[in-house]
Amino acid sequence: MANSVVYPEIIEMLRKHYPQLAERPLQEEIATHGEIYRFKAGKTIMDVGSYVKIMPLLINGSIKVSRENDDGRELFLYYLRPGESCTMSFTCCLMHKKSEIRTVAEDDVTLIGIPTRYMDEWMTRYQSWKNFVLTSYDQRLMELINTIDSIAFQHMDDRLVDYLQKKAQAQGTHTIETTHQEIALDLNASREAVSRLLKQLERQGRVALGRNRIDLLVKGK
DNA sequence: ACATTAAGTGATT
DNA sequence: AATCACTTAATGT
Repeated sequence: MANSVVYPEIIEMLRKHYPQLAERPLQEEIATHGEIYRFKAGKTIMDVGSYVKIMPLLINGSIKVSRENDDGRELFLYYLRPGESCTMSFTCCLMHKKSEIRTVAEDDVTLIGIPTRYMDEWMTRYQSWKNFVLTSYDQRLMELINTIDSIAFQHMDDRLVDYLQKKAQAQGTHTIETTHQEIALDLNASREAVSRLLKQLERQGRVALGRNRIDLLVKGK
């Protein structure tokens, strides 16, 4: 690789988005072994069943993480934002397991890919790396627990609002461009249910609806 | 103008 | 809340 060229660029990215990885030698290792990847919006980064060979450090854009079960039904899990990494990849590559999840670029994405063989080596060598891995592991676990009980205990309308807010946040906008059908797929619900709930939200003045677009109007938590 | 795709609605289970 | 069977509305060709 033309690593001499991207080296300073990677160091700069790390400083900006991963200040907690402050150890200089670690930064240098990431810069020498890591590679910059770019994905266009909508591109599938990792699909179910594929082997994970790099661990991503997200720099720009957001990544949608979802789970797909055996009959091909999909369920949205969470968004990954810059400064975050995919926890599933830790375990997946450490254990050489196939990916259980699918990740898709929500918008244009830039990330640093780290070959998996360095991951556990760095765990013992660099304190800040270990912290980073454990911290993001913990964060993701919490996130998952939230998702689980939102499915178990929340009603569809709350899940919908939640979903819309996360999606808007992930894209840094109040206008979401998507169809009711896609939302339904993500939430594992029927299209009609989504349409009806959205209508309700519109009547409550919380969203404005258009073809292929939903505007979020309020924020109050 | 016509076909296609997204969204809205009521009835049924 | 899912599914069906339409209807209505927006968009593309």
